[in-house]
Amino acid sequence: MQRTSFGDMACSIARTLDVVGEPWSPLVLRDIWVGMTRFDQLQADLGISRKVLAERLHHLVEQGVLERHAYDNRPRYEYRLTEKGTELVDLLMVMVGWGDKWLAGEAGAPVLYRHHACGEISGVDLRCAHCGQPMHAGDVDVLPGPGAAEST
Amino acid sequence: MQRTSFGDMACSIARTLDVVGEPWSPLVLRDIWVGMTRFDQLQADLGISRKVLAERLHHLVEQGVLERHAYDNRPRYEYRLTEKGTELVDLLMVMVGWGDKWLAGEAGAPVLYRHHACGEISGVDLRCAHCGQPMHAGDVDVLPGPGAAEST
DNA sequence: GCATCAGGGTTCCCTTAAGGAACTCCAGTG
DNA sequence: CACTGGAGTTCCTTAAGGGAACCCTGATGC
Repeated sequence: MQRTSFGDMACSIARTLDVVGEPWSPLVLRDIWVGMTRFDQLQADLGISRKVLAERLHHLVEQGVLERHAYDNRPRYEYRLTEKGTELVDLLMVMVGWGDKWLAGEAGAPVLYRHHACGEISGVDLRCAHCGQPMHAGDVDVLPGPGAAEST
Repeated sequence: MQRTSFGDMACSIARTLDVVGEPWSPLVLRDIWVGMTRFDQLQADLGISRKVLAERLHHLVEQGVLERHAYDNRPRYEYRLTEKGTELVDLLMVMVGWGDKWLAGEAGAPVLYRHHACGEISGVDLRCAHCGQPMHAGDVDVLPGPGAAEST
């Protein structure tokens, strides 16, 4: 299928997709986040092909999103989120928010999140890191940054 | 390649991936968001195959994320974000934040965002929709919700 | 001391999706 | 009346996902 690599584009979205944009990768992260850290667990829970799972785990480890740890004298390993990977979970939480709102239908959200700070069932909201006001699609101007294109 | 459909899983991440998880889809949304709304523009900017672009646009329109509008008497069309699609841009902004932090390297962010409310160059930050405090991977408990699995 | 087991992967073949170039269709315009 | 430009289709090739079977390794059972 000779898929185009997005990593070379001068775009943080494309680069992020290069790390976790492949099919299954976000779901693998989700499972590891909620404590399903082992190969067979992941395979059984997701129903992913073992071949593809092995590829994804390799790639995610290579990208520094996961770490592979032995947990036994036998050759047994579990996968853990690195700091880089943990911050990717933000992305998952936003996906959950959107999916809950637009795709969950009658049945409602499959999963709920209780926020430690306030103890309430809640979801994420995007705020400006500078002023704390809401920050969504229409609230920003897009400007070229220091790492902007010039690609030939 | 008979890809597994994620849409049936009781997981908002999987369902969201079913809508915008295919290769190129987030980049198509990004381009449309910043004003590249026409087929040939998208094709030229992304370097995507026309065939795949046509497929993606169709799918995104079908999912209610984009709308196809005639902009001429001739058969000319442009694509626009619906409300559903506009809210997906939140996801893109979070991807940008992560990519800027972890993947941009020396050169720095390719693109900057100026927040209308405060006029500053800034990025998004995830907050609890209820109490307004930061809400990240470690700040929540995950609980089964009303639409939880029971799949068979 | 040999067979079994379980976790964690490979290997193999098949099918299908992505790439890419060429082709089509359609309404103006020169 | 040919040409142009936008917006797709068609067709072929190649590589990636699915899936089942196989392998390796260090316990554990008998």
